[in-house]
Amino acid sequence: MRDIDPGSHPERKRGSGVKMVYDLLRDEILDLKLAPGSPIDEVQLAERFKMSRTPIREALVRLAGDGLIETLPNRSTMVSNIDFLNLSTFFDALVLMYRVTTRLAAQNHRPEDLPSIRRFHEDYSAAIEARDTLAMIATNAAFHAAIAEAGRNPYFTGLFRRLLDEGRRILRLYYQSYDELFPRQFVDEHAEIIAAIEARDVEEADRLGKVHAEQIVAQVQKLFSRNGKLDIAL
Amino acid sequence: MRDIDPGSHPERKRGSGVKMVYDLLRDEILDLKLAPGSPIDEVQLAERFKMSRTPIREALVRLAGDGLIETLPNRSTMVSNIDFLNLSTFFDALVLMYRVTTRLAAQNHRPEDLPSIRRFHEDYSAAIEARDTLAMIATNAAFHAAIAEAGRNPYFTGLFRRLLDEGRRILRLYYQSYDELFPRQFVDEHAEIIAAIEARDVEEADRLGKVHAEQIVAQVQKLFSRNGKLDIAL
DNA sequence: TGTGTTCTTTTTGTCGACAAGAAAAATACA
DNA sequence: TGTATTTTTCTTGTCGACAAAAAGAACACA
Repeated sequence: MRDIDPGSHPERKRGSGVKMVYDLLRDEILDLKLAPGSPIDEVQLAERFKMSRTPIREALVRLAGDGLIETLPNRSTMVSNIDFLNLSTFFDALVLMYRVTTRLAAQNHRPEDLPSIRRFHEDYSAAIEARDTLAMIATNAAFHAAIAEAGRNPYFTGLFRRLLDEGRRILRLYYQSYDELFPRQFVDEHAEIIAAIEARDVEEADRLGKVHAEQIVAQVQKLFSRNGKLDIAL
Repeated sequence: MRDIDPGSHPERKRGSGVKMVYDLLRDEILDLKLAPGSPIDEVQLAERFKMSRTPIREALVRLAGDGLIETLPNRSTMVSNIDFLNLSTFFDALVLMYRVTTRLAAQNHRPEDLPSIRRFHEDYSAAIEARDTLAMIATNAAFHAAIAEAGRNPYFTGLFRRLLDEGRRILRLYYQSYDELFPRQFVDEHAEIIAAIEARDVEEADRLGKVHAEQIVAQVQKLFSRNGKLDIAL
């Protein structure tokens, strides 16, 4: 026989709390719902999620490991700033990882990888139709992350995910002022990339990845030059 | 006026505990003093370091973020295994990062970067003279990490450090059975690399980085084929 | 008014204790 | 003896409370 205690309301499984807090804060940071530099209060989060500070703290430690928040010892913890001064290093890494992951996907993908890649491709297309900026950014990142997974090199995938994350924040920043920036052209390029991967045309995949990446970088840099004030704004 | 409580013995500054545990465990894992797959007990560590489980736990979360340990929910946590089946993905990433970081160092280094690079170069040379295996592995990694720093791309540096860490474990494994493996030749190659960086010869640095990396990979792979049993041994 | 010092407040870091889960041990039963 | 079930044990995940740092407020004094 088993006694049931109706008094206590855990309401959630033991260990799911950390992941929930981590995922939610992560999304809020990447969607700029939490502005770079804004403070993070443990007690406040504990109240919000109705749990003690311990699991909150663990989620924060993990976010710090991802570089999404920064902790000053004994003092406040805050959302990491976007480093506008070193954007070129970010672009360098991004372009290389676009190339490498697309190339490896053409080389190493398995048939079962393609459906999920295609699905994100369609999601991205739908987001553009719907003019849903946040969805566009997120599905674009998911599309390329799926390609990277098909490449089956966890080291590259790890770095690439991190770069795509940072890219989400940067793109979100510019989309606030400019609309219709991701042209439909990107949808076609995505289709070309899928075709090259499926055909296992490694060199073509590499080339397309490079072109695609450089086009995105050029877009963002163009916006940069249009209103150079932005790097001071945040 | 201030009362002094002679009873409590903190014996260490507030917040230094986590870093100490993290650094120590990290070194023990990378030097294979903690074997891959061996269990990690929080309570045991708490006793060993004379602190509560909370800071121990934080250090473990960070190590898990680095991929050095793995945690099964509600169950044990253990030192990450070395993935011998996917060594080729590791080598792919390692070679590319050797190339990229050396190339960027030739491009972006500042005069003040060279002294520390040279120092690690000498340390490495001294470690070979002294036949100190652990020191050879560690200083070699430090040498290339310093070059990567001079390249000034934190994204590449981050991935490269992770790869060099993993490399420390793999090399340590082979050095247990084979001596005099890192030939003196590597010292000369390091010197060539330094020269190319200092001359800002980007293409040459790239080429040397690639050759150097592929030589190391070939060495390890040769050992692999000699005694193919090792991948089952651990 | 300006400056240096002491108190107060706020937030983090650490602790000991307890409860939930899962494996291991013990037990019941055929 | 072999298998299913209960009990025990052991480890982790979570909690509430307290202590240490650092910032800010209040105060003294020139």
